[in-house]
Amino acid sequence: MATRERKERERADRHRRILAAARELAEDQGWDAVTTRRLADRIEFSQPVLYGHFPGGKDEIVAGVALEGFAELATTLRAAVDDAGPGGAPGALIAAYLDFAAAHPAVYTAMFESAALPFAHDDTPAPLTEGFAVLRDVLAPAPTAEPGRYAELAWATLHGLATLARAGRLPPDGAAERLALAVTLLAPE
Amino acid sequence: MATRERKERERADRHRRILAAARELAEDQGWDAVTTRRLADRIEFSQPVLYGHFPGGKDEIVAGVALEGFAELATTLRAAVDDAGPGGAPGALIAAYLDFAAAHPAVYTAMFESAALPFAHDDTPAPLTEGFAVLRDVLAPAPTAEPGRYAELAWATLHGLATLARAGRLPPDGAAERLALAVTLLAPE
DNA sequence: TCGGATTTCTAGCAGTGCTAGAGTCACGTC
DNA sequence: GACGTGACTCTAGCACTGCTAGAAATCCGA
Repeated sequence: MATRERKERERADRHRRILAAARELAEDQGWDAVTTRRLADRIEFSQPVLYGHFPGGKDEIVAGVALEGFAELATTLRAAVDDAGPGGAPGALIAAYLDFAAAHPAVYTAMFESAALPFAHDDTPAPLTEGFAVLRDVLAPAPTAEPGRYAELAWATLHGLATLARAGRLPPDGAAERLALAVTLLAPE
Repeated sequence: MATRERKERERADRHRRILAAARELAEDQGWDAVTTRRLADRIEFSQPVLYGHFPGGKDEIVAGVALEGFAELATTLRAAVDDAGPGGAPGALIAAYLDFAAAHPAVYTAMFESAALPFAHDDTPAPLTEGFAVLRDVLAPAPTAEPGRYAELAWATLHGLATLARAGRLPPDGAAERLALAVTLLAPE
């Protein structure tokens, strides 16, 4: 009776621990260091157990980390906007986005490079669209054009900044200046 | 005497063929399909020969493809700007950049994700800075701020658009609209 | 034609993702 | 309480990866 519940609890717990181990290992030593053997070691089970939780194998585990990342990003952005005054929302949003990417580079990588998540489709999971919704609400100005298109462009700018910065493609000392410039460009006046 | 020259020619040719094989295979079946064994097969030599040309192994081969890509991108951008009228240069530049990324996704990936090339440093190879120079010359408006910072931001926008589009993160039917919007945003009036 | 140097190949290492089949354990039933 | 059943986990192994040591072959100049 209660055994079934306990087992389900244990199973859910293990599921979380796999994702947490993958994320931790990736942030610590990069995604190359995330191997099924190491993950199995960390959760103290053998390799095949991973496939009971993620039939899609390693790719599905990375996608799981990415999905968590999207949810986290959405709440982070929402919180930043809510905390800022009405005028400061765009700036707070932009800063929060770039901060998130800089603080969790491995998760951000999983979100946009490794994972094959359904995007811009009807069956896109909710967490994947929420972050974008915040962007559209805060950054899209009324007169310009379709707010969706404008938000896509703003998102691309932020994503490009995050990606280039992480890859060491932009001089680090110009970060603050770029942030200010991004605000004036994406949220004028 | 002439033997030495012939050998050097053969060696240079093989060098090119390795890079060409890697690029072709990557564009055809993705970078995952680019293995040292398959490359050796294509050039009709054994694996260790690859390491005679690229001591750094696979990473150095990918970096080689990326370097070629940067040179190609720079000349493509320069040509697009030269062909356009003075007023149309920004639009032509932006379109050419996005076209390049869309036409050679694997090369573009190597340029910005796989390869560990020295960037934003003093010893950055010339091809890596040329493309950026074109961007700065054409897009940076005089009054705004430091032209370098502005060009970085513009580059980030283009890179973000290219990356998100390739990953299927942006609805494909909005591409033209996004292009127009990017032009008005990055090169106003 | 031969000695020596260079080039190239064969064979193998440690590590990867993933899986078949064996083994173990707890459960519900007699 | 003993037993068959089912779910679960592990061991062992596959085919593949990047890479390299040492053997083999090749070519050059004398």
